[in-house]
Amino acid sequence: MSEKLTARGQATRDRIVTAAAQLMFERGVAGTSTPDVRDAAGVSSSQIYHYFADKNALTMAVIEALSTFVLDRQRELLRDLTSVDGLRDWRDFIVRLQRDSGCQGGCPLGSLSSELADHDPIARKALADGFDQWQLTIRDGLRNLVDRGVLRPDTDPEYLSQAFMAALQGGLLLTQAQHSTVALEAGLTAMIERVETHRT
Amino acid sequence: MSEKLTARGQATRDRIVTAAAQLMFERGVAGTSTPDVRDAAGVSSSQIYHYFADKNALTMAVIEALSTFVLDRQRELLRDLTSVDGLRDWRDFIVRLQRDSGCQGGCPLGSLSSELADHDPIARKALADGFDQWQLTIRDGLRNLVDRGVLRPDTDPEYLSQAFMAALQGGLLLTQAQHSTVALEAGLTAMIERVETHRT
DNA sequence: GGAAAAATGGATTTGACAATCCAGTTTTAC
DNA sequence: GTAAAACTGGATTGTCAAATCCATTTTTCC
Repeated sequence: MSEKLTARGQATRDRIVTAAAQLMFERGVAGTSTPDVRDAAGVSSSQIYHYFADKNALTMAVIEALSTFVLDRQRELLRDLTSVDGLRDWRDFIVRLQRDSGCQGGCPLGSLSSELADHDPIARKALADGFDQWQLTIRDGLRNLVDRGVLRPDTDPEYLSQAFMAALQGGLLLTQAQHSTVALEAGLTAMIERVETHRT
Repeated sequence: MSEKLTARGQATRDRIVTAAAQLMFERGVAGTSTPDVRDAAGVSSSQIYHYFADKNALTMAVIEALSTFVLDRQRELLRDLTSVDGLRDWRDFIVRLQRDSGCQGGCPLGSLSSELADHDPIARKALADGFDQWQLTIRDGLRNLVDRGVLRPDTDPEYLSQAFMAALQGGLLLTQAQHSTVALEAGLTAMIERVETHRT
């Protein structure tokens, strides 16, 4: 973990994590073998075990990478939210992303969660942290709307953001299972309508 | 598939499916080996391959079994819905179920979906069918409320039931990841409040 | 009651996977 | 420039899983 890394070493490590993240997202952790990662990253077996203690450690690095990847793409849309229409833009962005990927994959964090949560406590914690950050981003977006007077002061951003997360994750899961964004759109739209009952 | 089954054969087959369903729900499909199933069901290796062509066929039987298991427990609560409070009872039932299981496991269909949807088209279809049935059950419950005059005629049960499914599945996923039913309760409660905007 | 079909037990084969080893090369830092 | 540390390549080992085989027992049904 704390050994020195040369520029080349860092690059190799990054290539491994990137390849592993891609594969684990597509096929799941169990469905991704270290030989798969080795080939995809263009490294040799020993490289993987030079940079990571075992497959578990690699998986944790992948969770880390996927968490920041997912959040970075949304923070801009949710920060500086100035109207309820901003929520609709965010919804449309997510729906488009799913359509563009052929309704496959679902949510990187969601997929790994249902695979790892029950039997890997450390991974579960890391994934829960990812979800927390996501929910806080939504909450702050809603708070923004309250501060700006778009929503009434009796609005509960904490509660509503939790509800948004549920609709979002479920929508993504169902998109993957049904090859259709109907449930995702319905879930997010209904939540937005729920928020609108607090409009000034 | 269509060979004759004696009473004993049927019982053995059932034992295999039940054991496999339990294990696959707990550890995922990839995390469940046929030796695991063999031991849990108390049969020999050849039995499994006597009743199922391969692990894939067994997995399909498990999906079937889990689908009916999940739906049977909810149909009573959603059929004969006479008030919005009935939806709250349904929500409380689901939340209690999750709490009783220590917030583990999530939804059997949801777990299998995120694992299988992307690389097993046949399993994906079977799981999508399970979700469809579930959604239709909710839709019919809402229709019931419209027919009884509890909800206004402009209510769209199809749309709202899709949204319910999203909140439900996401809530179950997050329960598993966060070891807390907060998001599940928030998602379902917000949806119920959304439905209440259609009250007469 | 006896032949055919169904069911069972367990050993066995084949392949893939996680992880290790060791020998060689490149980079760093003094 | 040279020694130590970092990095790389690929062969190798031990384990476990999916699936098959074959020999034996039990049930069915006429």
